[in-house]
This record gives sequence, C-alpha cells and structure tokens, in this order.
Amino acid sequence: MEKEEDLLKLKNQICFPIYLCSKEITRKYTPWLEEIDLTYTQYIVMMYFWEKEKSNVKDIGKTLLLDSSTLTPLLKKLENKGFITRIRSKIDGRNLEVEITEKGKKLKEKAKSIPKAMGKCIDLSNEEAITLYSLMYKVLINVERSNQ
Amino acid sequence: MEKEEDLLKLKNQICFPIYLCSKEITRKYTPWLEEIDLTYTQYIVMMYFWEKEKSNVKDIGKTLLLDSSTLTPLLKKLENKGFITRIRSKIDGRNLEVEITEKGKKLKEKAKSIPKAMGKCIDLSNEEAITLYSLMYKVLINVERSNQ
DNA sequence: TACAATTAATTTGTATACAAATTAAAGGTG
DNA sequence: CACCTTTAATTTGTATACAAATTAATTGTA
Repeated sequence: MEKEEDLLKLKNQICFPIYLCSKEITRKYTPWLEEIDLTYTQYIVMMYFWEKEKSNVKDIGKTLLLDSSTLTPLLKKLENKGFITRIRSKIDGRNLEVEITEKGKKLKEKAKSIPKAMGKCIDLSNEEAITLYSLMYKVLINVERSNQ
Repeated sequence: MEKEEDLLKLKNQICFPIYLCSKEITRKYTPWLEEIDLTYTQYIVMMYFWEKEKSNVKDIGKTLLLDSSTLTPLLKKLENKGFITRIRSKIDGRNLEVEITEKGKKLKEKAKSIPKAMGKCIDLSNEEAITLYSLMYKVLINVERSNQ
C-alpha cells in the first residue's frame, strides 16, 4: 500500500515520463525538421494543412489544442516562409482565412521520410505502438472531460 | 498496407498525442500548483529536492532532462520564493550548491494531495497506468539511445 | 436601428525549453 | 609553472505555450 507522500516521488509519477517523452521526442525531431525549415509545432500545423487546405485560427486551435495567442505568431512565421497565406475574411472580418500555398504543399514531399525515421528511434512493436496510442487518447479524453 | 504519405496524417502520428497529453496535463496541474506558488517545471524540481536535499545544476539537469540554461532562471525563481538556496561551492567554484530550505520542505505537505487529484483526472486503471508508465520509459530509453 | 453581448484574433506578460556563445574555475601536461 | 583543455553555470537568442486584456467585427434584441 502506497503512502500518500510516496506518490510525490518522481519514480511514482505517471505525468513526469509523459512530460519527458514529449520533450525528448520534440528534441529528436529538430535536426530533421531543420532541413525543411520547420519547428515541431510548425510541423504539426503543416500536417494539419496537408489534410485541410484552408482553415482559420479558431479551427486550427481546436484540432491542435493550441491557443490562438500561440498560433498568431506561429502562422505569421509560416507565412513569412511562404508555406501559408493569411487573409482577413471578407465575409466575416473577425475570421482569418489561412490557406496552404503550393510551396507548402510541396513541403510534404520533403517531410515524407520523417515519420519512418522517427518511428525507428521510438522503436516500439506494432502492438506496443497501438497500446500507447490508445492510452494517450484515453488520457486526453479523460483530462479534457474533467475540465467540465 | 500504409502508404508513406499516410504516415503524415495527424491521426496516424504517435508523437502528436504524446505532445498533446503533456501539454494538457501540464495545463491541468496549473490551478492546483498555483495554490502552492509553483509552475509545473518548478514542481518537478521541488519533487527532486523532496527526495534529495542537496544537489547542483548539472545533476538536477541529468535527472530531469533539463538544460542548465533552463534551470538557471528557474532555480533563481525558486530561490526568490524561499524554497531553495543557491550557493557557489567553495571546494569547486564552478559548481553551484543548490539546497532545499525548511520552507521548501514544508511545501511537500501542501503538495501531498495533488498526485491523487491528478490521478483522478487521468482516470486509468492500475493496469493501464502500469502499461503506460513502462511504455513511456521504453520510448524514452529508445529515443535517448538513438542519440548515440 | 442603437447598443449590449458575443466572438475571433491579436497583444501583452510570464514561464518554459534548448542551442550556441560566453564566462569562470579546475585539471592536465610539457 | 604556463597554457591548453575540459567542465559547470550563465547569458543570449529564438520559439513555443497559455492566461488575461484588448481590439475589431458581428450578432442579438429591445
């Protein structure tokens, strides 16, 4: 039986390894992403646009769980790099229409090899990966639900 | 059979949910940690000191996988709050001796309830938690190993 | 149709994160 | 013992993150 105070030990924490994993994985991506002039968060946003050509700040944020105040400067950077365009909507001036460019679409070709390379580093069996995947989404759903 | 380009879809990413989980969990901690005047990273560092009263920047960084350039300002903040002391070593002037204070030790009492509250939000069965835990450390070890 | 309420994005402020450069101290070697 | 190398921490620069405040536009309603 675990004492309440033992739960504060790092080795008994479940969140700590998740935090570490996220950081180390992001760090691992860096050299590959540098070759295509992206950071990890920018890569996530580009993946979003490789599936959905046009969107707006709010919808991006809802999918990627990113605050608009994080997205605003990030999208400006992607615009400067020529991967997306940002145009204030004429129908509803509150919205910003964000759209992938041809250059942005072409970037997908260069990024193609990254998932496999990363998968090799993470080096989980197919079964382990599936288990991890579903557990992560379970935690996500539970944590989000507990917000209500 | 998955096409190479399908691996770039967000729903096929294993790293993306880890990234999301880490962020959302950190966000979930915030209100509880605010009550004891800590951020999540500061909390991690305090957990470290609840197990090891005295250390230095390098050793903290090695355990928590934090760069010294992240730790320097963070430790100064913890010092300002009175939870630790920072004293340049007299034996080896390159080292900074970082030590928990009485106030820092007392903080543990206030933090005691946090792990259980967080566990309730995450809401995994014992078995799931163990599986997740070991998978996270497996990924961590694999990713670190791939750095050599 | 004025105007209050709502909504979307931006700005501001604070706190990570890490790479690269710098500083300062200690160790190793001819 | 001078000097080169190594090591530990700090500083600098860039990029997230998010809360709270602000701005600008639209919507709902009396």
